[in-house]
Amino acid sequence: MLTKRDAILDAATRLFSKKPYHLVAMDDIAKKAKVAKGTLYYHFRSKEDLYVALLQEGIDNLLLKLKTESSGMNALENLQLFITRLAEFFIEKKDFFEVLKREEGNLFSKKLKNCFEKACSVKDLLHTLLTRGIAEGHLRGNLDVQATSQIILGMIKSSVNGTIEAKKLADTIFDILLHGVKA
Amino acid sequence: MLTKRDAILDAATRLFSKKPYHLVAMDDIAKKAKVAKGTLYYHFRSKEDLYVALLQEGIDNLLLKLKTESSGMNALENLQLFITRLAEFFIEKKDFFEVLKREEGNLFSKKLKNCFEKACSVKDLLHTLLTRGIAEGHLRGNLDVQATSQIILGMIKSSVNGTIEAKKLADTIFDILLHGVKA
DNA sequence: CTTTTCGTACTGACCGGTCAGTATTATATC
DNA sequence: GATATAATACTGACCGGTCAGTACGAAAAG
Repeated sequence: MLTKRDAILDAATRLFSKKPYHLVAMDDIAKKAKVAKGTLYYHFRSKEDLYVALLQEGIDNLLLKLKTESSGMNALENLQLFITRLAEFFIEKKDFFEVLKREEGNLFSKKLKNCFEKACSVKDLLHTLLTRGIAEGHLRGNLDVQATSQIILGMIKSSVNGTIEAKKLADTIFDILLHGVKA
Repeated sequence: MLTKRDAILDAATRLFSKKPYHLVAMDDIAKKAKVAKGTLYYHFRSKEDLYVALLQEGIDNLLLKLKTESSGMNALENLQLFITRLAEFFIEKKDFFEVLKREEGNLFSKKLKNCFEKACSVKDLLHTLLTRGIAEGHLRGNLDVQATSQIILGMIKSSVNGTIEAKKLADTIFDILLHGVKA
């Protein structure tokens, strides 16, 4: 059985994935989590704190998943693994990803900004991966690593928008990255 | 000189580009537009109406820009033009794009959803473009057009996130699309 | 005189946050 | 093992601030 705290975060995630921050009332969260409103404030100092905790823990989970061993692979294989894992994560935790994606453009508070610096390390991971790929000679030397990592993340993020399954998207992304679109 | 109505929409755009919907008060908009609060309600039925009008007109502008003549070009050149124009639009109307991007994940009302179906025609344009490219033999026949157009839009959207200039991003995007990342 | 704009005051729903009290579980005392 | 004490977890009615929207008279604008 879930602890109350986890039940709260879970309910909140589902609600925040459907509506933006200010349209989700603490009463709604309490109701969905089958918990009294006061309990929310027992576990979290404020609505914002709850929200940040939710993002924080989700991001931590993601980083954990992305960092697990990938030894004995060249940069290309690593890149494919990275993309696939990200896609997997987004299927598994679709609601969380929805929240993450929505939040990214907002960041209207200090606490949230701090929290998101961590998320940027996803980008850093990719950055490192690409740099290594160039050094190893598997990737073109004239790639702008900064721009490219940003673009690849953009490609992956697009996966949640549409109606296409994430697996197919991961494959297509990798395919385009490898061969381009030209005939 | 701007009409009052335009001044209002302009002020609102700038405010909504910095903060999400519910953190922008009608009083703020009135103040920034140097207009009495009542004037807002003279031109727009409600806050939501104002917001929708703002998005509506912005999207109309964008579509107008994307649709202008591109005759005598093959699909690849057209694709490049498409990407460049989108990037240009986002530099020119950065504030509006910020609002657009933030809104995309939200859509918490009927009116907004209607408004956004129009925005989807940006995707349709790209879809058509790719299909034609394949027919003409400039693009690989085994591309999943649906997935690919979604991915390309994702690439372009990534341009606003980061610190990189949009022009460089547009170039990098087109480059990756043409040649892939492999050495 | 009709339309548009202004300024200011006002209303009321809604929602984040509080708090006094209750339930539950753990720990000590006889 | 029964009883008292403490610590923690939880409850929900209530309060106070905020803000969309209204009211209205005056006054520019055309």
